[in-house]
Amino acid sequence: MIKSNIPKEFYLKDALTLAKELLGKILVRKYENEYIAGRIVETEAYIASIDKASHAYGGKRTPRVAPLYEEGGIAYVYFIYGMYSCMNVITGPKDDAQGVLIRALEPLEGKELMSHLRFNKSYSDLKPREILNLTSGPGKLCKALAIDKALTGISLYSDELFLYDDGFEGFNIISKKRIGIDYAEEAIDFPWRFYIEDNKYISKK
DNA sequence: CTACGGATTTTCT
DNA sequence: GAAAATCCGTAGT
Repeated sequence: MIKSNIPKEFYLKDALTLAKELLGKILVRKYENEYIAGRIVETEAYIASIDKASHAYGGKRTPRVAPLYEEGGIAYVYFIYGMYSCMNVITGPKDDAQGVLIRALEPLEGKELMSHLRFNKSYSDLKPREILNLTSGPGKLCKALAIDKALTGISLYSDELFLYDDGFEGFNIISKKRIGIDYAEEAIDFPWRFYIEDNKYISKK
């Protein structure tokens, strides 16, 4: 039985700070009484007050985006492109819509279960390409960890989904433009995507 | 290896 | 009715 060792204050900072500080932390999912875990290696920050790429830009409030307005420390999970789910870690104070999209993980535990959830076959039958594709994207990692919109709004101190800090450090952080936000005008150019240099599981260099 | 287009359905207008 | 914080297979280099 493990649980989160991250203090609540961690989540009350702004999303740009959290996007960097979340790198290296471990995302843990308990599913059907088994643990699936991966190290966060790529993130993107979204800050509604100044960011046309945010789902809550302009103060937009719809049922889907409601979790964005909550106090930091919960998950925001949405369904996109008719097929995929993506997960944010919500940050900052209540009514200030900020979040960090988890874009890629390095698989650590529960690889067999991940493999079945992603490709419906055993980890030992995966091709090298498939191993790298297990969690190297926001939609991929949600499928590998059985995360969907049923979990939106869930506490990151819950049994089912939480973060853990194992002290991993000493990596370089690269920042780049975010991906898939061609509609966001000047925000397209914000360097708000962060990843661990040279990690094999990032979605894109 | 890169480039491109199609898939598929929720969500909000 | 249109768009979407993506992914994958196929074709070409």
